[in-house]
Amino acid sequence: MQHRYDPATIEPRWQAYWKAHRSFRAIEDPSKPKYYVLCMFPYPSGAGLHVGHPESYTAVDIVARYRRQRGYAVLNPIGFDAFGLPAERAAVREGRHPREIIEENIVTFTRQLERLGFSFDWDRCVDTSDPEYYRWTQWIFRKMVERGLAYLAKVPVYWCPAQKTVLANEEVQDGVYVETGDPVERRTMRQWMLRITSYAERLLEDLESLDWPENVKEMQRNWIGRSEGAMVTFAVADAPGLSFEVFTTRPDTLYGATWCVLAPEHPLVEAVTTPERAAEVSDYVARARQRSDMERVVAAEKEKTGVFTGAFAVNPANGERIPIWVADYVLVTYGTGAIMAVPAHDERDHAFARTFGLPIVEVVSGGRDVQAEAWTGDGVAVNSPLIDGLAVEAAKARITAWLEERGLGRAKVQYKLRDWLFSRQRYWGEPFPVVFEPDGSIRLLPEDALPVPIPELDDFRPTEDCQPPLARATDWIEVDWDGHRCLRESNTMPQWAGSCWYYLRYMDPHNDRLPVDAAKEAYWGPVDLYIGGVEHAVTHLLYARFWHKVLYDVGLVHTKEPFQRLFNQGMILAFSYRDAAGKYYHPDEVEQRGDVFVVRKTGAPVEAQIEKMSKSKRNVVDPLEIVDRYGADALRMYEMFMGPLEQVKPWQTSGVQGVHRFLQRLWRLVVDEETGGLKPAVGDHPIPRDLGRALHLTIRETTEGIETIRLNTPISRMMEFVNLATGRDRVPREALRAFLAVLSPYAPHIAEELWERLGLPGRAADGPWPAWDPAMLVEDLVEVAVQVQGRLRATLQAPRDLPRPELVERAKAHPNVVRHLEGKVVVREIVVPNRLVNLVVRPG
RNA sequence: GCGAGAAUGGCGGAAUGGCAGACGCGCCGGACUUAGGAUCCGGUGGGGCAACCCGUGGGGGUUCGAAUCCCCCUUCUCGCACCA
Repeated sequence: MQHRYDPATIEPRWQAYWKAHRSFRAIEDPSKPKYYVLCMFPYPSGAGLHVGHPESYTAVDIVARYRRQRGYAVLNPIGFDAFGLPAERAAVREGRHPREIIEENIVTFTRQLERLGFSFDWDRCVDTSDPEYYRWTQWIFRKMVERGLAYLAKVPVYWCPAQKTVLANEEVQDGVYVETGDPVERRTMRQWMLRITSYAERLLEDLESLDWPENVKEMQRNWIGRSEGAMVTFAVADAPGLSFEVFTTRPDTLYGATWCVLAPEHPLVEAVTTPERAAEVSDYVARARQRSDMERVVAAEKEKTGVFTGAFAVNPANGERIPIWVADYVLVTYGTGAIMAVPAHDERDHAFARTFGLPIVEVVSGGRDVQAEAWTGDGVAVNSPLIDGLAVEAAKARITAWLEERGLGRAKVQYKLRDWLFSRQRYWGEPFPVVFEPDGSIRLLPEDALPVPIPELDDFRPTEDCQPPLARATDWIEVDWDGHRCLRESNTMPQWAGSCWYYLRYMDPHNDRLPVDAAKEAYWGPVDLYIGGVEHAVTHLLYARFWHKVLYDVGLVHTKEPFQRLFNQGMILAFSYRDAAGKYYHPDEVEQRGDVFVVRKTGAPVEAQIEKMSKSKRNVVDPLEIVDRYGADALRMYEMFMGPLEQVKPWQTSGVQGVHRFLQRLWRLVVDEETGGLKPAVGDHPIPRDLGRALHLTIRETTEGIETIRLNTPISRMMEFVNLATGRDRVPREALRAFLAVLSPYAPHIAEELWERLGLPGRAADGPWPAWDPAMLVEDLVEVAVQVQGRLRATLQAPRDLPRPELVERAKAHPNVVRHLEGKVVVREIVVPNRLVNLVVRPG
C-alpha cells in the first residue's frame, strides 16, 4: 500500500506549482469574455480561519475555475479588511502596535488560504490599512467633500462609553453595539456626515436592475423607507411668526387632527411652552433625554407618555385651535420631529388619545367605531368640508393642492434613511484629508498631500477627556499650512470606508495615479457575482452602492451598480456541549452514551445544541485540522456537500469522512496502490452505455449547478459515477478525462494529479469544460411505474418510447395488476411516457 | 405586532404535479486483518416480515395522481418594529 491517496503529498505539490507559475493571474484579454467573481474579503482576526470562511471562498473558487475552463478571463481576487476595532483593542491589551498585529494575522490568513487551494490572483491582494490603499480612500473622501456630500455637523449620535467612540445607526441594535454588546447612549457631537440621503431615490430605484436575493433588496427598501405625503405648516396660536411643519402620509385626515406633538428634542419646545407649564415640560424633556431610544420604545408599548405645553396650534384646514403636546413617541430624527395627531386613523395617536382623554374625530368612513379603534384602511372622507365624499387617494391630492395654493403645505417624499455618520474616535483607521484653520474653517488638503499618514503612537487609547487617540500625536496634529497654524482632524473614518471600494482596487491594484484606471474598470466592471454573508445586507452593501454611485457621477466607473449578482451563503453552525451549570466543553472532551452526551472524564451529563461557532462556546472547528486529516479537496467538497449554499447548516466532521472515501475510491479507480502505476483496467476503451449515462448526468448536473449556485447535488452525481465505475475491468480513459474536468473546480488537487498520471494533455484547470450529450442521457430500457387508482401496484421494464397502447397492455397484463383489476372496469388510462401508467377503475 | 422564509428517516439533505427518502453520515451484519480516527462488501423509513397497510409539522381542498398547487392552524428561523 505504498501508493495510497495521500492529499498531504499531492496537495502541496500542486499548490507550489500554481504559485510558481502564477496560474491564476487575471489577465485582461479583449478577445475573451470577462468574469469577475468576488467573495467578501475577511477581517484578519487573531483567531485565524474557521470552517465558516472556506464556505463562500470555495463556492467562489468553483465558479472561478469553471469560468476559466469555459474560456473566460476570470478575476478572482482576495484581500484584507485590515482597519478596525479588534486589532486596536488587541494592541492596547498586548502593548503592541495594531499594524504589527494585523501584519502577523495577514501572514497567518494567507498561509491558511493557500493551503486550501483557492485560485486567487495573489498579485492583486489588497490591504485596506496600507498607505498606498488608504491614500485612495482619502482621495474618494476628497471627492465627497468637493461635491458637497461630506460635511461636519452637530448631530445627536450613538456614543459607546465602553469603546469611547460614536457608532452609526446601523451598528446599534436594541440599545447596544452589535459587535461587542456594549450599551450605547445619545450625545450631541460635531461629526463628519456623508449625504447618503441625497442618493436615496437612486439607491432605491436601481435595486430593480439587480440580480439579488429578494430579501436583501427588501431589507434595503425598508431601510431607505420611502414614503409619500405632505408637509403641513401649523401656526402657533397667539404667537405671531411662530410656526412649525409636520410631515404626514395622510394629509386627507387633516380635519381629524385634534392636537399636535413635538418631540422632546424639538427646537420649538421651549419657545411655545407657557410659563405655568414650563416646569412640567422641562422635567419631562429632561427625563426623555436620559432614556435611550430602546427604553422609550419598551415603555411606550405599555403606555404612551407626554405633557401638554399650554400652547395651541391652528389647524390650517378649519382654523381650529388644537393643543400642542410634547411626547417621546415622536422621534426628532424622522421627518420634522413634529406631527399632527389624528387619533381616529392612527393607532399610536389613538392610544395617546385614550391615555389623555383627547377628542377623536372620524374623518374617513370605514364602517368601524373609531372611538373604540383607529381605522387606518380605505374609506370616504367625512367631516372634511373641502374633500367630503372623496376616496383616500383623491382626498390626499385635493387637500395637498389646496394647502399648496395657500402656502400652507406641499407634497413631500420622506425617507427613513439618514445621513451616514462617518467619524470614529479611533486610532486604527483612515485619517481625514482635512485641516482646520485657526478660525475653525475647514481646509481640504490637496491631492498631492495624500496619503495623510497615521501618526506613530504607543498609546492607542482615547485621552482621559475623551479626545480620540490621534489627539495624543501633538506633533502630528499641529501643522503649518500656507503660514497658518492649522490643526488636523483627530477623528478617523469607520471600518466600512475601506470596504466601500476594494472591489475596484482589485481591478488595478498598483495604480499610483488613480484608485482605478478607467480602461481596466471598463473591462472588469461590474462584479458579476458577489458572495458573502447576509449580515451585510444594509451596512456594507448599502454603503458600497452609495460610494459607487458617487464614483459614477465623478466619472471613475461606468456602471450604476457595483455588484450585478449577489448570493448570500448560510452560516455554518456547530454542535456545542454545555453542562447544567452552563459550562461549555470541547467536543473532544465529550462522548455519546446511548442517547445522551457525557463528559468523558467525569461522566457528567451535558446538553448538546447547535450554535454559532465561537471561542466561548468551545465549538470552533479549525479548517487546517480538517485539511491535515482529510486534505483540502475533502474539506472543499464537504463544505459544498453539506447542503444548499444559502442554507444555515451544522458542521459534522464525520461527514468529511464520506467525501474523503469518495476521493479514495476515485484514486483507486486510476492508480494501482501496490505499484503506483495506472490500474490495468484503465485504457482507451469505448464508454459503455450505463457509464456514459452516469457521466453525462454528472456533466449536466455540475454545469447547471454551478450556473445556478446549487453546488451540493453535483457531488452526489459524481459519487454515483465513481460508484458505478468502481470494480469494472474496463475503465475508459475518455470518461475519466471528462469526469476530471468537471471535478476540477471542486477538488482541484486530485483532479490535476490524476489528469497528469493519465497522461492527458495540458492541465485539468485549463479545461476544456465538457458538454453533455442529451442523447447519452436516455435509457433504452425504462422502468415504468404501474398504478391502479393512483396506488403503486407494479413496476415493469419496457423499451423506451413504447407506444401507448402496448404499454397499457403490458401494464394490464402484470399479474399483480390483474389481481387489482378483478371485478373492476377501467374507466381511464393515464400514461406518462417512459415513466408511469395509472389505471382509474370503478366497480364493474 | 408587521413582513419574508422554512418544517421530509436517528442526522445533513434529494425529489417543484408522476415510483418519497438520490447522495452521504450514523447504525446493523460480514470480509480483510488483527486494535485503525483505515479499507472493502451487504443491509438500513415504520408496521407486518408475506400479501399489504401507514408515512413528507397538523387539518381541509383541487387532481386520475400532491412533499410539490390552494385555504386554515401550529412551531421554528430571519428581518423590521412608535418612521407619523
